[in-house]
Amino acid sequence: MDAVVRAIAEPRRREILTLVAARELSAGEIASHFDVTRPAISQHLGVLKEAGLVVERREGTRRLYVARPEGLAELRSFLAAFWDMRLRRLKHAAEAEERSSRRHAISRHQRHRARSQNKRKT
Amino acid sequence: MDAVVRAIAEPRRREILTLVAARELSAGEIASHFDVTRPAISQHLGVLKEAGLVVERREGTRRLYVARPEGLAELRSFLAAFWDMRLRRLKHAAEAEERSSRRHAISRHQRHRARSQNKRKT
DNA sequence: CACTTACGTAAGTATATGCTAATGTATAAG
DNA sequence: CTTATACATTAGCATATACTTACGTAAGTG
Repeated sequence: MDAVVRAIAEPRRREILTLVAARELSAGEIASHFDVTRPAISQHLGVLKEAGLVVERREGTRRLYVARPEGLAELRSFLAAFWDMRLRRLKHAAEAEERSSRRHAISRHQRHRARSQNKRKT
Repeated sequence: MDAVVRAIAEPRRREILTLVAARELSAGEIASHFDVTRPAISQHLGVLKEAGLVVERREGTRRLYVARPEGLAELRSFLAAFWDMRLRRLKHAAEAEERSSRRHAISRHQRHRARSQNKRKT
C-alpha cells in the first residue's frame, strides 16, 4: 500500500490518473496536458505503473496507459476501517456519557486523572 | 486534499493515526510507541493536525490527540469517483464490444489508427 | 540500410522532507 | 519565585524526490 499512497501523494500523478481513468491514452498525449518535459511524465507513469495504478499496453511505437482502480482497493479499505473506528468510538463515548450522567450528572472533565506515573527519565 | 494525502503518505503518520483512531492519547504516549525522538513525533502530529486529520486538546501540561476521520472525506470521495469511473469504462467497453462483434466479428485490434499527425517538432 | 517517431533511461541538480540536538514555553508543584 | 514536567519549536543535516538535459532503443518508413 505504501507505494500506492506515495504515488497519489504527487498532484501531477493524480491528474494523470484522472486523465487515464476513463480512456486509454498514449504517453505523448498524457504529456501534452502538462507543461513539464516528457521524460518527467514518463517517470511519473513509471511510478504509477510500479504501484499498480495503471497498466501499459504497447501498440507500434506507442505506449498506451489506462488506470487500474483495483490498485486502490487496499488504501480504500484502510480509510474505510478508519471511518468505522470513528463510529465505534462515538458509540463508545455516547454510552460512557450515558452511564456517567446517570450516576452523578456532573464531573465530566475529571475523568482523565492518575496516568503515566512510571516513565523512566532518559 | 493535498495536505491530507501528503500526510498519510508517511508510514509513521499512518501508524499514529491508527493509534489515535479509537482513543485519545497524549503526545508522550504516542511517542513511546516509536523509536524516534519525541520532537519527530511532535512534527508528525503537527502535520496531521494541519491536514485536519487529528484534533488537539490540552489538559494541564499534556496535549491529547485523537483522530478526526472527517478529514479523510474528500480523499475518500476522490477514490470512490475513481472506482465508479472504472465501472463506467467497463460498461462502455462491453457495449462497444457488443456493437463491434455484431457487425463484423473480427478486426478488433485495428481500431487504433490515424492519430496525432500534427505535432510540432521542438 | 538510414531516418523518423515515440518512447524510456541515466546523470546531474535543486528543493522538500524526516530526523536529531538544542532551546523555548506553558502548566503544575514545592 | 524556583524547579520539574510535558510538550513544541528551531537550526542543521542527510536523504528522497521531481525536474531537466542528454542519450539510448524499439518499431515503423523510405
